[in-house]
This record gives sequence, C-alpha cells and structure tokens, in this order.
Amino acid sequence: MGEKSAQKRQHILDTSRRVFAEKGFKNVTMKDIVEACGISRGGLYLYFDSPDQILLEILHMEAEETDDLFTGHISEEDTAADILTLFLKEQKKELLQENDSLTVAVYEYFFAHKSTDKNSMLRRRFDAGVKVLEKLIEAGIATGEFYCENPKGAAANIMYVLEGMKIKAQTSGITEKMVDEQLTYIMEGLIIE
Amino acid sequence: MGEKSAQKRQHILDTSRRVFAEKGFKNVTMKDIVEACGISRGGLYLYFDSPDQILLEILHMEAEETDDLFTGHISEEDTAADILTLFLKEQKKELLQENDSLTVAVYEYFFAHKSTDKNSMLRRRFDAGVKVLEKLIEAGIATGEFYCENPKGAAANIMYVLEGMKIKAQTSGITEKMVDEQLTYIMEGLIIE
Amino acid sequence: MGEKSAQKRQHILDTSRRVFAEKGFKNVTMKDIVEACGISRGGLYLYFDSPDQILLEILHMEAEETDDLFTGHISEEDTAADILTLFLKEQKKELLQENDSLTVAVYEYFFAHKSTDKNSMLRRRFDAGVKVLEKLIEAGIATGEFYCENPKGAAANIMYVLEGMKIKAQTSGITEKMVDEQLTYIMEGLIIE
Amino acid sequence: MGEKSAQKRQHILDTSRRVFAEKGFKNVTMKDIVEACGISRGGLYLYFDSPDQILLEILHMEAEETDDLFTGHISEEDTAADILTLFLKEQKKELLQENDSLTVAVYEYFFAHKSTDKNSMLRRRFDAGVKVLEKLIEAGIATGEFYCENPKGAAANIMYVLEGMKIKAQTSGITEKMVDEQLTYIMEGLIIE
DNA sequence: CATGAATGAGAGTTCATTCAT
DNA sequence: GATGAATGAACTCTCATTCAT
Repeated sequence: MGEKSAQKRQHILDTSRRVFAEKGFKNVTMKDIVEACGISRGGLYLYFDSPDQILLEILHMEAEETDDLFTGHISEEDTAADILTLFLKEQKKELLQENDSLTVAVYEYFFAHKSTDKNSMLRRRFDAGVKVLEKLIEAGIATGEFYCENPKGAAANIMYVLEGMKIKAQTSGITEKMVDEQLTYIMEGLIIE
Repeated sequence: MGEKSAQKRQHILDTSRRVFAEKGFKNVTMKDIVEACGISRGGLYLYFDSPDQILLEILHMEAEETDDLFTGHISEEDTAADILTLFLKEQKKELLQENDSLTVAVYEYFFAHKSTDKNSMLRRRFDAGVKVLEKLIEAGIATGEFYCENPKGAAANIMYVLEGMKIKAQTSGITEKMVDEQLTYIMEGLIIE
Repeated sequence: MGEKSAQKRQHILDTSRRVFAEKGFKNVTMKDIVEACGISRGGLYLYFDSPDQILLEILHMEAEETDDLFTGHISEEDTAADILTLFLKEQKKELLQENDSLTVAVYEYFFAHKSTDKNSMLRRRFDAGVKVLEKLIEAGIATGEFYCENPKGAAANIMYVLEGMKIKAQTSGITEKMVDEQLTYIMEGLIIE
Repeated sequence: MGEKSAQKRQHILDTSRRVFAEKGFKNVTMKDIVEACGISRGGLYLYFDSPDQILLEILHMEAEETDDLFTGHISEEDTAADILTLFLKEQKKELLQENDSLTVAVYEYFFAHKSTDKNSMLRRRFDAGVKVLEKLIEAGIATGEFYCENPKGAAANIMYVLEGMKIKAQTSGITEKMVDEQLTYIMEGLIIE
C-alpha cells in the first residue's frame, strides 16, 4: 500500500469519524461509510473489513492524541488547582459538545465487545485518568492547596462522575449549570479556603 | 381488550424483558421476540409495532415498581446512615449483576431516542434520585450523623458516580472491590467519626 | 408447515430440477432458482438454505424412484438376457438424453462434497447396481443363457463402462453407435451363441 | 514476446496447474491465480484473459507430454501383455493419486464447454487410447498371447472402464482393491491361460 | 383475534476487469 | 511491460411488515 493509499485510508478514517459521531456505532453500515466517503463498495473493503475495525482504528488514533494532551497539561508550571481546573474545563467542553463526539459510538461499540481484551482500551484510559488525578491531588496536598484524606478515592470519584455525566448527557441530557454545580462541588471538597 | 388479550400482552412484555436483558436493545429484532414468545409474527403486531414500543412499556412498568421500592426504604425507622447504606448496597447489587439487567438496553434505547421527550423518564428517575438522597442527607445532618456543606451537590455526586459505575461495569468492567472502595469513600465523606 | 407449503416445496424442487438439469450444479445460484420458480428472494429461504440442500433433496427423491424401477425389472418373468438387455437399453436412453439429465449436476455436486458421508449415496447406488447385475448374471448362468467365469467382475465391468460412457457423453460426447457397439460387446461376452 | 515474458507465462501456467489440481476448475478465480503466482492482478491479464484459457493451455501442454509417453511404451521390445500391464499400472497410479491430478478440473472444464470444438481434445485423447489398445490387442493375438474376437470392442471397454473408475474415484471414492479386481478381470478376459 | 407464508428492501461481501501511473 | 487501486455488478442472507385465511 503506497503513499496514495495511506491518504485514502486516512480519508476514510476521517470521514467515518464524522459518521460515527453523527449516528453512533450500531447504526453505521459499510454502505453508510461508502456513501459518506464517496468511494465504491469494493473500494472500502480494500482498506477495512467492518465498521468495528474502522471505529477501533479511529479510537486508537484518538487515544494517542489524548494521551499527549493529558501529559501535556501536567508538565505545565501551574499550581495543582489550576491544572485540575483546566482538566475539568476540558472535560466539561467535551461533555457538552453535541455533534462532534464519539461518546455514543464508543459506548455502543463496547457494549457489543464487552468480553474481548480490546476493551482494555477503555479500562486503561480510566485507570490512567485515576492515576493522573491522584498524583495531582497529592501534589496539591503537598503544596497546601488541597486537603484530602483519600486521594485515590477522590480521584476515582472524579472519574466516575465524569463518566456519569457523559452518559447522562447522551441519554437524558445535561445542562451546563448541572455540570458546573457538580464540578464546583468537587473542587470545593478539595480546596482549602 | 379482553382479559385474555391482556394476559398475552403481559406475556410478551415479560418474555421480551428477558430478551432485552440478554441482548440489549439494538440487537433485538421483532423476530427475536416472536421466537422467544412462541407466538406468530402477525400476532406480535397486533400488540406492538416495534421493539421500541415494547421496551418503553417495560420501562414504564419497572419505573412504577422501582418508585415503590425507593419510597419504601425511606419510610423505615432506621437512621439516615442505615438507609443510605442500604440504598448503596442495593445499587451495588444491581451494578454487579450480570445477566438480568436492562442497563445496556436502556442506554442503547436512549442513545437512539435522545431528542424525544420520552427520555424525560430517565431524567425524572435521576432527579428523583437526587432529591431523595438530598432529603436523606439533610435528615442525617439534622440527627448529627452526617456533616455536609452542600447536600444537593453531594446527592448529585452520588447519582453521577452510580451512573458512572454502571456504564463502566457494562463497557470495561468493574470489580466489587472498586465499587466498595468508592462507596466507602462517599460514606466517609459524609459521616462524622 | 401446512399442506399448501408442501405443495410449494414440491414446486420448488420440481422447478429446481429443471434448472440443475440445464445448468449443472456449480452455476446455479439461489437467485436462479428464485427466478425460475417465480417466487421472492426471501420466500425461497423459508424452504431451503442453499442449492446444495435443494439438489440433495432432489437426489433423495430420485433415488427412491430409481430403486423402485430397478427392483421392478428383476421381478419380471423374462429371461436373464432379456432383463439385462432391458436394463442396458434403459441406461442407454438415459445416457443419450441431452437435456433432462442431472448427470452433470450430480458430478459437480459430488466433486464439491467428496469427503462427506453424503456421498455414500453415489457409492450405494453403484454397489447396488453391481450386486443386481451380479445376481442377474448368475441367474443367466444357472439357466444356461450366459457363460461367465467371474460374475462379480463382469457386473463391475458393466457399471464402470456405464459410468465411463456417462462422463464421456457429458464431456466429449458419445454417439448412439458407440454406445451400441460397446453394449453389444458386453452382451456377446456373456451370451452363449 | 521476449524470453522473460515467456518465462513469466510459463511460471503462471506451472503455478496455476497446482491451483487447478487442488481446487478443480469452477472454484478457481483469477484472484486465486494472481495470489498463487505472486504477481499483480493486471499483470495476469497481460498473459491470460480467464481461467478457462489458462487451463486449456495447461491441458495442451500435458497432452503433448502424454502422447510422448504413450507412444514411448509401444516402441519397447516387450510382449503385448507386458505393455498392456504396464499401461494399466500407469493408469491405476494416476487413478489413485489424490492431489496432483487435474481430473476434476478437466471434467469441470468440459462440463462447461460441452459444445465447443475445443473438446475435441478429450475425444482425440479417448480415440487415441482406443486405437493404441486395439493395436496392442491385435499384436497380442498375433503372438498368441491374447484371445479376443472383438479387439476394438475390448479396447473401447478398457477405455470406458478407466474413465468410469476415474470419475468414481473423484466422486464416491475407489479402493486399490477395487481397481485391481477390475484390471485383473480385464486381463483374464484377454490372456490365454 | 391469530396465523405464518410471502414479499422486497437492504446489508454484507467477493471478484472480474479496467486504467492511471 | 507491470502494478495494484478502484469500480460496480452479482450473489448471499436476514428481517420488518403485510395479508389471505
């Protein structure tokens, strides 16, 4: 597969991403992707065998980018509270964005692939989030910004809440006010006023 | 509708519930339901037009039952901490049970029906949960069991965490230990030692 | 499946037989059969899952009919030579008929299903033929019509020759004269002039 | 066509032969051949337009080689019985060999090309066989080895039997014992004890 | 009311064949 | 000559939905 096909492959991934963001995972057929990409039925099969494979590849790509962002923040010279605030602001933005998100597609995908070890991706992402937050909280305690008796529990709490908000946003809806209130609740639980 | 019809309708709902619990929502076809119920294809259409409608009806039934249970607990003569512990234990049980749960079906259903006002069901359930927990926490504060500066935030926190755990359980898996640790974290944040 | 569907099933088998006779086995698709039968795509699948299954069922039907014919001849009151001549005449007729024969379909089918025990059908048919012919030759010897030192070998010889002629007819062609000459050769080898 | 082209052409033929031997004719696609040969899709089309054409060319090559072998035997200084025995032994070997044989491919090919004059190849091969055997039997009669009233009929008989065995081997299977018994039957019918 | 046969739309997948490079 | 990406036709199979009985 030469240079040209790498371009096309990328084009398929990019276009499919939009399709998945729009329709979730279960509703996306190879035909949908073919039509969105403006290529031929057989052409798609030269690159991918199934929507599963395409989504998985998209997720792998995004995972790399996300990891970069994640660790990027930590290396800043801000205070722990600043970093945490920034992180939560990011999450809030992602949470509230309506159309460009793969959230539903990801959930649907992993509902259908619960047992495979592919799902270690989600687990890893969660565990990584907990670990980073734990470190951050501990750093904040060291600098006297935060008070917390159980940093690991607090970190997990944040991750669960974010996950809960994400799913709520996609099923019964969530308002910016609701998000803000909960994030404020979390910050206030940590910060020493 | 005669008595017999009502029976048959109920039979379809009961059987379909098992099907949805097993296969989620998106994977369930009218054919699946017909086969599980042991009725004729045409027969099913006399009662329901789509899996959507069937699941919705099942959820309405369950909602009534659940409300009963919910308020049932509150009327007990236990302490607030006891009631909260009991409530969380219930939630934990539901969380960890593998096969009899409609969790995935519900999520998949509401992914597909985000915009309709039908989803007010989920919202109502969530809001009701928050309200009950808020009352409970305030009651605990009044009796001196709990300390909490923001009962509403704490209540919402619990609901988000439960939601987050539920989705995590269904996608990347969750262990009993993880649940226990987080529930302990939550209780310790409230209880005055 | 009620009476009506049995009729339809039979109609499919009858029509498919013509299709197989015309196009062999490998060239026949479900689509061909659907079109020949004048039914819907999905309709065919209510009765059969694949061309394999259809052909196999046709062959089973034919096998029963053939068996009847076979044993029917033996029970006649003719001489052994008469019966053998009649049998060979039958075979010749089948051999030379162009369009109504499943020969090619059967060969193609069993090329593709060599290893299964389904092919015991062909083997049984062959073995049965040998046995009947052997009995017939022995009967002829007993009545003084035939002379033969190795009835079993002669019987097998006839079956192999018939098989050889059949395949030759379907691949490089065979003339009535060629068939007659070989059948005469065979008869002359048996009959005491 | 340069030397290199001729080499490539030959490489395609040699490789395709293995493919046909393994999968018959009907199951072989241009794709199969391309993959087996390790050449490009377009590259194959520079030399051949279809599997038909490739197989036909293979058969032409083999025919030349076979003819050489055939006449080679006759020119030996052995007795007629020796030559016939040798010939039958060859045939038996070919008959019983499982994997390297084009038998099925050839049959499938000629099922699909019954009406063209291309099939004169099979006919010529058959007729040549009959003629050689006839000559051989007559030679045996002349030397007093054989007794036979109808050499042409006997020769045709042998060819039909071989054909019948070949097809039986490929469809319902044949054992070495069965082959030996029939070949013995044939020899005993000729030889003067 | 109830049945289940029948329909036809639509998804998936594979390949022969072409053509720009 | 040679490549292999691209196309589109063809086939398989499954269901939602209807309708005569």
